[in-house]
Amino acid sequence: MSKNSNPLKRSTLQKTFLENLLKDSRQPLSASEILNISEDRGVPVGRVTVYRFLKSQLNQALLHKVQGPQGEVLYEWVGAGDKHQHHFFCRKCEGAFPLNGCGLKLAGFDLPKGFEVERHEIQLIGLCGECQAA
Amino acid sequence: MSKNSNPLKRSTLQKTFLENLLKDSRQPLSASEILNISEDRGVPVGRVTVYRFLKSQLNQALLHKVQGPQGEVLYEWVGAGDKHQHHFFCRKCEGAFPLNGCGLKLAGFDLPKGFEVERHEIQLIGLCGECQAA
DNA sequence: GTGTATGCAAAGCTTTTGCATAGGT
DNA sequence: ACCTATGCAAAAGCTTTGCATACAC
Repeated sequence: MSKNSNPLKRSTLQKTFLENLLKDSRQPLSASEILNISEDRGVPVGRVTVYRFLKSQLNQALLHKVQGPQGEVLYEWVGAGDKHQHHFFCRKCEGAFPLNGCGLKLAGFDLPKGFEVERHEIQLIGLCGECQAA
Repeated sequence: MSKNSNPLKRSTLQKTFLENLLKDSRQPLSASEILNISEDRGVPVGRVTVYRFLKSQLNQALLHKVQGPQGEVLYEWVGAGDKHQHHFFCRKCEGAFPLNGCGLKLAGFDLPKGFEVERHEIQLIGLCGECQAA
């Protein structure tokens, strides 16, 4: 399928940095944000390397693509564990806030016969505390 | 903000067609799909017009951007009514299936104080009945 | 007739690919 | 030394913008 879907075989500064960056971020990040942060921290990571890393991790399902409130593509670390995480997006300040818990009740859907749900995504959109108060 | 966020002032073949197309589709569509369908039906709609129409409707909140299972940007008509609709995406045949009902229970989230949810998106991903059986 | 909506061409982004080189093992 | 991972440059999408024309009113 893709040339870069294979597992990573060598440990490099770039991969280690990118993996930690995504793991430690409590927010999903866009490719450009990742690039900017890398530059800010003085880590030499090229645009291409970021995209290759993201694709490779996506193919191993260690990463999720999620959609921001304006439709931007964001990447979110999910790791090996099965715990999933959802986010609240503020439409005013455009912040993404991680949420604890999950409000999905599959029974609420009228799911056609034979359909099997493997995973799900939920995005809540509205106003965060600060923007609400302002 | 944008030059084309203003309401549509004149009724044209293109806008009427696009609006009906989206209203009648039970699936969210991508910009390219819209273009292809228009061409198939012999309706003269340019690429630019499609994008301008989508943007205009998005700004009036008559349309939603939603994310397909591979991260594609899809557009879904929501109309003036408040009824919302979620979808099941089959990861094998890549079909999008509209779902009845909504399994969201806000109480399941540990929502920070002062946060107000205005809308939400849910995507279920898995195998549809046919792909499951195959 | 007036002025909005359209379409083309071109620009702007984001993401991918080809190829040579650096660097991990 | 071998061969993967990186980075540049360029290509390939997708989406937006500038400008002249068509067409709804």
